[in-house]
Amino acid sequence: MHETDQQIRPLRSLHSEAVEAIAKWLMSGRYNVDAVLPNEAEIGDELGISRTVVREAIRTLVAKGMLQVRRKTGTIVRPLSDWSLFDPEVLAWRFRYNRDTVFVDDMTQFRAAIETIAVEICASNPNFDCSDLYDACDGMEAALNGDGDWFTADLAFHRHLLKGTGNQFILHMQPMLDNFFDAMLSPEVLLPENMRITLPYHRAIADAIAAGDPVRARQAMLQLVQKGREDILNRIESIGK
Amino acid sequence: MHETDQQIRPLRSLHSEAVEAIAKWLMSGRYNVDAVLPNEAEIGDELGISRTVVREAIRTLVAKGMLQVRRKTGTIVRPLSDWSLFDPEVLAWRFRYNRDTVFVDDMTQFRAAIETIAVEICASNPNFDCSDLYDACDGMEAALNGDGDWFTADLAFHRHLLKGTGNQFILHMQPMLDNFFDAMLSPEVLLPENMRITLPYHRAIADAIAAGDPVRARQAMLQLVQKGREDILNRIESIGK
DNA sequence: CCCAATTTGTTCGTATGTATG
DNA sequence: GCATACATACGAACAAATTGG
Repeated sequence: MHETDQQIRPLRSLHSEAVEAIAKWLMSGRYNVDAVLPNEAEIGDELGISRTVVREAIRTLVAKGMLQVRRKTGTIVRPLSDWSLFDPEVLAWRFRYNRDTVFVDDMTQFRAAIETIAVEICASNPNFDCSDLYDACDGMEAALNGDGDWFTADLAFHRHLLKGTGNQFILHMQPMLDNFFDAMLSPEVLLPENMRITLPYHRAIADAIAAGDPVRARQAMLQLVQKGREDILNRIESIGK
Repeated sequence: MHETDQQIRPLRSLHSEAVEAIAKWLMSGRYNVDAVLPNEAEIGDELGISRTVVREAIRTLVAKGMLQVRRKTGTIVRPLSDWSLFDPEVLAWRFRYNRDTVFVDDMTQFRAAIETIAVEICASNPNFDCSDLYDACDGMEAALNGDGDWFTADLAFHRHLLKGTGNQFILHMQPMLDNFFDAMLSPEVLLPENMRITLPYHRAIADAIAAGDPVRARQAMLQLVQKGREDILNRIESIGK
């Protein structure tokens, strides 16, 4: 039986609740790599769900590379390197429950690399439409003047870059970009002075792409990325961790 | 009931067989994007398995972003953009059942980008150990002289580069690299003359990294990548597809 | 080598919930 | 509001594989 304290409506299925609960166990370190989870019946008892639901939840996490099941042995926690690191759920869980320094550093470096590549590809593509890019820049400028949201316009700019590559693997980085922006562009980093500095960088990127100059586009993106990295470092330093 | 013609032993579980079967449906185009699969009972009948196994298989594919389940409506096929494109199984399925041109092109471009980034990072890391790289080069040279396997040494070289970055997201590209090498470095491409040309490129990369010169390392990798791209194009042209 | 215990694998029957028309 | 067609969820039972004595 399922007992919820306030069951106005079952907002989410037992399945997703179970997946979330077990995922949280892994994030929180209750079970580390190579650790063996309780057997299916025991997990069911703890979560107050049937064995069927437990099994399906485990299948979900196995599919994401987080768990492995062996007969007789039970369910084992896989190392982080086997997880589906670009999976939207995995990303969200890590941001929410286990946002360590290495995770943030690696992602900062990686997304910088991807975006650098993206502008090169966009600039090399004669069919690329820059108008969305300039629209986003205008949106940022408007936000500086108190009209509209900077975050939205900034994110739109970077999304257009990924889309512009037309490469399915680069496009696949979108959830990562979204999570990154959402988590990293907090008010402490998004100071008006920072915005005023990065806006021309954004425009320089758009101009270089419009001119079909991959080298200049790449250099402009490197500047933007460098600035963003500094801001994050300053922020971490000022906050203390 | 499960009926196998030659069941010496149950090589694989019903679960993985069901996952594979349904995945193949999607790869082969039997069900396209937004198509609705038969209901659980019907799938079970067709595959000769119980509804429980069907449900667990579907959970696995939902976790990989390939399917979506809605009450009353049933099971729907998700667009390719939602699939876990770096998942080892998804990669293997696509290579095996649905290796279209766009897939290969996008991957060629993407892996080139990743490896270019990787050498830059390795060259910028003073602690990076180049000996593995040179060992791999020696292995390639030995293979040219009939001693050992070129493929193994070549793959080892590129694996070391990914590892050398120490970045979890770049390291996560390893399954993609493995599949790519396995599928693309077929005997038609791996002509001795091609090997003789690329060996010095590999050495140039190793030298640049050893010298701690990211710019030179990047340029050397671009040369190697360019050469590899030409070989694949020539091969496709000569084969006709 | 076999036996026994443990755990997942698999099936079936039944009941509930929920969106659609 | 009602019937329908699905997925959702439960519980009991047995099969199969692996481990350790």
